[in-house]
Amino acid sequence: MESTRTRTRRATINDVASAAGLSRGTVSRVVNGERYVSEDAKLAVEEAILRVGYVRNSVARNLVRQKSGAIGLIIHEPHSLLFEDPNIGSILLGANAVLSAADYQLVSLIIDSERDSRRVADYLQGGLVDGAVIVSARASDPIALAVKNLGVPAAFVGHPPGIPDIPYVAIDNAAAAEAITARLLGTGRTRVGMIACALDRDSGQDRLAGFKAAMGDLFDPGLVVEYPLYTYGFGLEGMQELLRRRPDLDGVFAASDAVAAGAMTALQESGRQIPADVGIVGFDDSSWALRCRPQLSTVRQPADLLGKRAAELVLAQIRGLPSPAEVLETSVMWRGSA
Amino acid sequence: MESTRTRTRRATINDVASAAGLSRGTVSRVVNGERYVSEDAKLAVEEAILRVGYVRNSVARNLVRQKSGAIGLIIHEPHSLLFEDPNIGSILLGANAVLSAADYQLVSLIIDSERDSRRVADYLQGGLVDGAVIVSARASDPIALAVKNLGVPAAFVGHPPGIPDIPYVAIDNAAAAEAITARLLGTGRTRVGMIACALDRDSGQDRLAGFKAAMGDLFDPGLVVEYPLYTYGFGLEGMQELLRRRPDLDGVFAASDAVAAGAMTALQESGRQIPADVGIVGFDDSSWALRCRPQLSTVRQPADLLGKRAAELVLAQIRGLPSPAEVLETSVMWRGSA
DNA sequence: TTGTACGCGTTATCAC
DNA sequence: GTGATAACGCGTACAA
Repeated sequence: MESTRTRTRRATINDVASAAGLSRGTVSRVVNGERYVSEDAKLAVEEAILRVGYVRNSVARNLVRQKSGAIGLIIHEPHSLLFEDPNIGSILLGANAVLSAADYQLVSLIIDSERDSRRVADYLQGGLVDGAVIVSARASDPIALAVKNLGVPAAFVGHPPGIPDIPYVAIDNAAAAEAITARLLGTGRTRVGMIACALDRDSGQDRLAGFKAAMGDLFDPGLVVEYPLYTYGFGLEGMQELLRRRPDLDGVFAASDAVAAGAMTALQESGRQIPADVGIVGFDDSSWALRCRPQLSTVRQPADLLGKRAAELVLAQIRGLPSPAEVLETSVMWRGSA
Repeated sequence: MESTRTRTRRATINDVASAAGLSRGTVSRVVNGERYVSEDAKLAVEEAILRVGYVRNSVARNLVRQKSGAIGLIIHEPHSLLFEDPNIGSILLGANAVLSAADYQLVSLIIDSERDSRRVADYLQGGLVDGAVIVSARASDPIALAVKNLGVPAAFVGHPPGIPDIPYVAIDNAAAAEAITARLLGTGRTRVGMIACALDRDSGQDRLAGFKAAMGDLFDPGLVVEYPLYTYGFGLEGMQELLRRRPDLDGVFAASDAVAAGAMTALQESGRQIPADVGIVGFDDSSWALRCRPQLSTVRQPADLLGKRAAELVLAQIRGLPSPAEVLETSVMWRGSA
């Protein structure tokens, strides 16, 4: 019955050592693949490891090494990010790719409540990760401030307004919005509106600003409708509202592809032809763009690069290298919708 | 210059103790909110904590407590899961909600390469998590086996074929597919095909099986096209192929809503009316379903519940309770597409 | 090349 | 109520 008493205890290095008739030090060396171990010792240890079923305790290892080999990725506002943002998947995979290559483990943490927020902050502070990338922090995000005050190496995807001196990687939403609006105007439209979304985020603000800049004298505040989220539903609703205000509208800039898709549905249900009657452009070049009929003219943003560069920024800080903020290039994808 | 020498060292409990003129034990007690601490001591400790800037080292804490308070969620095949599966977001949030309520930290781990696979396995084995939920393991998944052999409390979302005695939570894909196909047949269709996908997964296999069962004598193997992924693109392609094979087709079961959306595009481009000429049904009741014109009749599956129950299954194991496999109910959402 | 001993920062169990 | 002290499992100088 004694054997059952110890059935749950995990084997430690000590167990391996005595099973192999060697010392802990030697076992540790072969486990970590270090030099200065005789072939005999190595074989004996490996055999003993198998025999006692040893697996390394990373917690103890991390404690003594004073590092975890993990990088946290914080998903804030998970509802809009997970359900409406077409980029999050690419960001995750991009970050994972560079971290994996550097032998770091990416761990994604969701903040979906105040409780989550505290727990995640503890997680980051507790030494469980060596750094963090924060996705989609909005203005004066409490987690953003926490991370900054804590001194954990971190980088933001997107530029959180109001938090100075924080490394980030972003695109120039304003410039991109201005570029595609200008292109739309270039097709001869004069009465163009915008379906603006997420004005509490830098992306939303900047896209609107870019639109204004491109419109110049043509800008009419009455032709801008505002919604909280980048969704298909708000695109549909926004377009209907715009048509109500200005039936002879001949162009529209939707703040995202999903929004544009909703707007196209509204346009088509109202009997209008795209792009003959009204031209429409979006933002993201997500999978929505190719599904529309006609296909959507939009702004392409390098989502996977956002993740990659953010991860690189964190690694740079860990290594004591400079980690300057970075603005990635976007490009206009011109297709049939305008 | 001495002050700069120590600038990076974190404050420990010892630092707090000496700053407060008390012992480590007392400091530990107030940090953990235990009883048997005098009001004076509590105040002194709290002041000292602020003064020296102490934050708890969770790694050391986890080592002595022999648990981490974290549950891993493994995202396998991240490309199809993050880009094509409408359910992953709900699963994540569902799992996070129940774990958060139980004061556990959900950490999501992506496996996107052989290297990732090994690193994640180490992560799970190393004591960094107390349990794991695995999403979308396919047949004889190496990670699935690893988890099982390792003895970490775990639960699967979806039923991995070929791995016995593993707790899982799933839906009955076959029964649901049979139900909605039967409903489609009930509208008087006789020449109905299927766009089947992901036959290397249990979901793909079972949906096809359910379709067959419902069709009975009407089943024609020539009216089933097969594709690797549940995507819009394959839906488009599959529908075109089906129409080529059988121009007078009057019904189709698409293996997912995204597939159905693609198929509807193909149908409409071919000049056919939905549902007059051909009726179509999908699977998932994802956001696709309401975006289609007409709206899609489909199978609703409780994605958030999948995440919740899986998390509960893991917690049950940690607490030594039974964790029986569970099959969740689905329902048919009947709308305008058939 | 191998073994020894100490330290990583906490918590838990004792006496006091 | 409080303060020593022994774990927790591992890495690593240092000695041998």
